Amino acid sequence: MPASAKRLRRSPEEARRLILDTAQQLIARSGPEGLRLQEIAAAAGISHPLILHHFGSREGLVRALVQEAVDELRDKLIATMGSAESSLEQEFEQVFNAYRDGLAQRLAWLATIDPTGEMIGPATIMRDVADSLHARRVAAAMPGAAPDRADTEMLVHLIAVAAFGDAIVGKRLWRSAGLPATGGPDRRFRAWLAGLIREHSIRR
Amino acid sequence: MPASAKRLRRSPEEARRLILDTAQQLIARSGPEGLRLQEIAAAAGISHPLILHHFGSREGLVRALVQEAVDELRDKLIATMGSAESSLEQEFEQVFNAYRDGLAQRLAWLATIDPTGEMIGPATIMRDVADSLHARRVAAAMPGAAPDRADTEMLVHLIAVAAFGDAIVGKRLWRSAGLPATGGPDRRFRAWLAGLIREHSIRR
DNA sequence: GAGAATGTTGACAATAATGTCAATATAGAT
DNA sequence: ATCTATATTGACATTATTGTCAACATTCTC
Repeated sequence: MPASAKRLRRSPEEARRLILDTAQQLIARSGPEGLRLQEIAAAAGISHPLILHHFGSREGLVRALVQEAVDELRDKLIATMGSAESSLEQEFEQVFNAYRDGLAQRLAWLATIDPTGEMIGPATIMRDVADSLHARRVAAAMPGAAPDRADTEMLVHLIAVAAFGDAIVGKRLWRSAGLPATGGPDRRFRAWLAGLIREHSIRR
Repeated sequence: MPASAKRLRRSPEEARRLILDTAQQLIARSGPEGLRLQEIAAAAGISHPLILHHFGSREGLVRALVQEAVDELRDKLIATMGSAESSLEQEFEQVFNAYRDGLAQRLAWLATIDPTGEMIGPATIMRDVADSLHARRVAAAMPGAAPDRADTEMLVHLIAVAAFGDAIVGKRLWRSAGLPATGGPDRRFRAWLAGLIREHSIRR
């Protein structure tokens, strides 16, 4: 009967990673209602007290998930918007892709369980991103026609909120517009937005 | 002891309204984790079986809430984007304001509990909105320089996703940029975006 | 190989959540 | 005023979920 009688003993880091990964998949798939210790344990092939052992409580697990989502978002935004060599279209693809695989779902979940935003620490995500992007814009601008900092901040904000909103409700909206949810409109939208911003950058 | 011995007997419509309103407030305040029949009942001053009586099950209540959020979004978008007489800035304020008072929270919650979007029926929200906006743009355009339909669709999509994303993560992002969450940047952002779109409309 | 440290689990406790049901109360009709 | 329909509720059943704990197993050290 004991087909796998051997019980697996992981390092604490491995165990935490396994639990977090499994929980993230569940959140992305079935939403916060699917975040039960038993379900996570079943999906991860472990027993549910193990989660309590590594995270103390369900609350502790949630905190870890939130922290991870925030860190992931910051890293991806900085990595894409900060890299100096790439076209606007390429960057857009990267930013929008960053929300794939459930990150946007997890952020939406974060937003619902923490409407006031008090769970996330005093991160400086957008300032870091705006810093690096602004440096690029100044370097690329014609001499004497440097874009002002506020404009860059607005730009960063637009890209961030548009990409986020698109990741969550985009497919639904395309469908409700009578268009296919993927393949056509979503890609054309990114190209269109890139064009819009390029026009703006050239103009000023 | 029976201070209010009289028990209140509402019409089914009133009862459903009371329950839905209370549930919406709870969702906006404490997220989907706060959506328990007992809590709703306590907040509404009724007993929890009454909710089951009017909605059949918790699932039925959730469905009603989702439907209501979708309808509300459609109505508000059409009401604002469709009205012919108003400046772009005014419209923006209205669209962004439409997400206030918890509608965005409820939509985010919807997105998390229903990632695939199968709970909402085959609504044609965005097509209706794009229709009315496109008619306005054509009417306002110079003769011979009519904007094409695809451009209007992209525009509608941008406004919808940006306003949605801004409603959910906007405050957080401004804070993480080292700026005050309300009052300054958020209003300036809407004005900036209106300007961006105006440039675009004039250009083509 | 013996032993320590600790990752891991099954069984159990306590609580809470949804759902059922018979009984009660209230508004409207006759 | 009586009757009817049904909105409403208290008590209960059922199930599920978080959390506790002692016992077990595995890896590492000596």
